[in-house]
Amino acid sequence: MPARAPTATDATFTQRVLAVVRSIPIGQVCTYGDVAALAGHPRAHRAVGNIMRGCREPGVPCHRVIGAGGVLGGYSAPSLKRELLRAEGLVVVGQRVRGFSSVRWSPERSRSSRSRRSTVRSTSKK
DNA sequence: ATCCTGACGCGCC
DNA sequence: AGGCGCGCCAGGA
Repeated sequence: MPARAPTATDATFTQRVLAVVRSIPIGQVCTYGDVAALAGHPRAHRAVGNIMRGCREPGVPCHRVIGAGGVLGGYSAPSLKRELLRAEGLVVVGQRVRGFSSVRWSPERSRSSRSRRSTVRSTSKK
């Protein structure tokens, strides 16, 4: 065991990041910065992006990880990402997610499990 | 061990 | 409304 560390599990940063992404429930999204913070490095958002880049394995909804502000950000296929998110009940307009703040996943939110009533106002408002 | 890259974030022009 | 640059971190060559 690794007696090092600041972290309980000595899993490497990548490992933790992947775990966090896997923890993102359907219908919700998370920003790279958030994932990094959840992984223990709020400033490693860049590294997170790099990790996602090589994350092509199932079980890791990398499409649920978007940029800050609700921007899809980069992706092998932006259109694909948009479809995937929409399929999860999210509303994506152009390159942005509608009600991003409402779908933004938080560890505490999952604690309550209550999605706090989606403040989603007519999403179809164009 | 060093250098470079890169699916980011945010401020500024 | 866009586009540009700097700062950040971890992983790979």
